[in-house]
Amino acid sequence: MATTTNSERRGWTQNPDAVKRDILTVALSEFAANGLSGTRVDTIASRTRTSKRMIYYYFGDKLGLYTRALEAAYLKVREGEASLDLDHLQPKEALARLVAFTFDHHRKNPDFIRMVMIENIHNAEHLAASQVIRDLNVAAIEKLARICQGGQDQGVFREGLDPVAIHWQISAASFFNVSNRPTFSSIFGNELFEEEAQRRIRQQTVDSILAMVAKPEATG
Amino acid sequence: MATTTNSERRGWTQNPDAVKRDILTVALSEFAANGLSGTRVDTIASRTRTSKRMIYYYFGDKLGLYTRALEAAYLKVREGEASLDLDHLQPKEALARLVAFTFDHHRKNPDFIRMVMIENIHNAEHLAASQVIRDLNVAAIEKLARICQGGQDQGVFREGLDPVAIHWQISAASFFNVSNRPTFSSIFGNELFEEEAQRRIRQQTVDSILAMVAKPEATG
DNA sequence: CCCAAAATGTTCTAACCGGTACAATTCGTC
DNA sequence: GACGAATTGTACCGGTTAGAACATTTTGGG
Repeated sequence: MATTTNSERRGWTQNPDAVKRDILTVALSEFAANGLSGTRVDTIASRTRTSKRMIYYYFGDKLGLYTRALEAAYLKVREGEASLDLDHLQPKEALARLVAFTFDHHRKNPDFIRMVMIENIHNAEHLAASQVIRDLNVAAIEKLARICQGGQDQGVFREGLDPVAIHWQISAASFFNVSNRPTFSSIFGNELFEEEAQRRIRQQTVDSILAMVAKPEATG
Repeated sequence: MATTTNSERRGWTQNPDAVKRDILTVALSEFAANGLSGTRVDTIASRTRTSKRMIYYYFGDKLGLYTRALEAAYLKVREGEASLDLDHLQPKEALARLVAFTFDHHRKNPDFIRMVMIENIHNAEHLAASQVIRDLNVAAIEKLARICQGGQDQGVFREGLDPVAIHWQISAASFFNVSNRPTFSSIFGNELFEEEAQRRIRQQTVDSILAMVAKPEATG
């Protein structure tokens, strides 16, 4: 071994944050792809610039890493949602935009969808432990609640709307569209998931939600 | 039960069909509960009246058993659907019944839902291999297609309806309602999943579908 | 009654996999 | 520049798990 100047060293460079981020990124992708029990810690480690040792050093155990990856998925997706500003729009337009955005956003974040699917398989027991995630989702509902309130104040939405129920409807369509694509297209073909059909479905979803919140007598 | 002449025997009674059924029932419940990689063959065996040996004897390997369990889940659920007779009803009433039935039926078959979720996590690669399942689902669509055709013939449904797209809408609501209950209720509470709220959601789903297929000008 | 094939019991194993022990290096700080 | 704490490298282990080997019993047919 030659005398080391700079580039060739016997040691290494410490960089805790980068290491954590590296691990978390790989972990998210692996867990999303293979599920909790389907994922191998060794596989995560090998895709990392660091080693298995560091996974256990920073995240304790496999479950700890999974939980943090789940949080990371939520954080990333909610971050994207924050970019949507609806406050200057009229209620109907705001709601339409929100629905269309959610539909598209879910499509663009399949890893997030898969993590939620996996959590549901596990009865949401790890999500339940995360206060971070609860806060993020409550924030999402508040945006919807403001729109509903605005629409009711202006008399264009019917009374007694339940923001959570509306969120349920929006999520059902947007989520299912991504989560069940494999089985659905395997059985019925891929047509429904090509661009034009997806636009139609999205529009249909928007229309359904708008019809749901509209005042019974007001058609316009 | 087979006739047992002697209760104390050195040997045993052969019963291939019962053994297969026993294994398959337990396997379905285990796979639905724990996923493909989360399920232990030994656990299945222990819940069975037979042994691990027989699992491999009849089903080859873990994947073979899983695939058969998946088929069994589809068969069971489609069997339940067959009990629904809509041919004597008017199109709108028939469609309303079909939607409400699907909604309830999914709720009553969480194991089936979970198997489909698991399949989707695995990108439907095992389902793709099963011709049985494809046939079953195509049959389900035909029922819906008949209703659509009837409604169009009578002029109460609009033209150009796509039965697969309608099936998508029905499934999205009915499926999501079961599949995402854990995460959803963990975040927003359990209210939406109590009986009365569920009735409301079901009605809302029925109404949405009916509105979707209705002729634009015809309100009645 | 006998025999081959089907069905079942019992025992074992090789690979895998989450996690750890132990050692070495780096870094902040005094 | 030394020292303790934080970080990283390397090698290993013990339990688990899918599956196989080998032995035995049952069953149906001639």
